[in-house]
Amino acid sequence: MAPLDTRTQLLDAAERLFAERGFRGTSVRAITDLAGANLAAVGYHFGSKAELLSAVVRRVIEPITAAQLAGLERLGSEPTISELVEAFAGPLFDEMRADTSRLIVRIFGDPSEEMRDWTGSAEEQVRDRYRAAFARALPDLPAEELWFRMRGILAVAAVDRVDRHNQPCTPNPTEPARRWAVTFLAAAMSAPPTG
Amino acid sequence: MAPLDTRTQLLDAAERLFAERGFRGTSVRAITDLAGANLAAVGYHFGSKAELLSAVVRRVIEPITAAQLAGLERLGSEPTISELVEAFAGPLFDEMRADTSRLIVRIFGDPSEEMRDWTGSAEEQVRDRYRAAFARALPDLPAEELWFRMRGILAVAAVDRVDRHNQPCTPNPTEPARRWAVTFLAAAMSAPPTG
DNA sequence: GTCTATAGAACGATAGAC
DNA sequence: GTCTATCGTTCTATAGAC
Repeated sequence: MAPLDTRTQLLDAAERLFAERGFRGTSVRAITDLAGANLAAVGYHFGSKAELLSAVVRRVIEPITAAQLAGLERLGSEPTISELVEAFAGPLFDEMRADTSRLIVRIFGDPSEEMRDWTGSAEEQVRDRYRAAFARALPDLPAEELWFRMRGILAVAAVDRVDRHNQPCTPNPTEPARRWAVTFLAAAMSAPPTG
Repeated sequence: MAPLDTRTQLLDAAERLFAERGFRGTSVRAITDLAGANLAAVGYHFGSKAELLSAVVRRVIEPITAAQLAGLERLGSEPTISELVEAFAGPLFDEMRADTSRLIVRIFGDPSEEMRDWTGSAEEQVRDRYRAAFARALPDLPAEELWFRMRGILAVAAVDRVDRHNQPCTPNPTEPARRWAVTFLAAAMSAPPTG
């Protein structure tokens, strides 16, 4: 029962509060209180509130991109659309608690400096590799429309987990939403080009 | 060139700033400055900053739900999936500037009191009527999965308009995204049940 | 590493003159 | 309806003792 180190407690508290109340709606005091730490601890461990946010986002995104990359490498050389959707969207359900998806949606909708400061080059690379794989599987689809559709995958996976209940933190029960999403998105990706 | 009344100027300024910077990230001072009004004008015309937000959201949502309802009533008694998608998702493109969709995404992701205070019973009714119409067109789809898919429509329509460029306020050029969305979503809605 | 104390700035709201 | 002036609160960041 040894308590986690202060740094981790701060990350946990901040992840939860940033998701629930947003960055500007969360005070450093609320974070340190929930973490059982002192007000000055954020400054000591992270430098500023904004850098704490960056650390939180990186910690959330990292396992997702890692799982997406591993899933892509596990596929054969000519994967089906459904397999690609499963490998790309699945980790958004498996590696992210439902309450954390709120944080992702908030980042989506926020163009401000602090929310974009976590320099995610890793998930840009993953996205580009999936884009290339989808392009091979859908040779007739123009690049722009493909890009639209990939952003549709992210939108459905992120937003559809947010509202169901307002508070609970169930990690991953059987999660029918995950299977519904794959059905929904595989059909959507397989549609013929709009032309 | 008569200037609009202060109330409207405040609504315009608040709509833009709430979308760009969020509710908590926008000060009353920033709104009144942009509107060319006095700091006290928000209190006089709306009572408080939170009630100004409610008025902004109602003004954004109203034409969307009205167009969705009109579109539904224009359809025959046995519409196709594609027609239903067009009627439901189309107004999200036609009646909403791309920069305003940011505000919708922020509301999606924010469970706080102020962001839910605009008592939207009108768009709940519209949603329920579309849900019934989709249920008739998709008799084998369980109600829960149908609900998941309808939230998918909202997710794609709202999120997919946010990121393309960061700033511009182009109202509606030819907007290929609208047609891509209907293709994408009609295929997704038509998928057989996950079972 | 952890704490107290506080500086310094910004905020929402409102009273009251015009 | 519009304005000025200001109250009381809350915020982040940090200096400095332990």
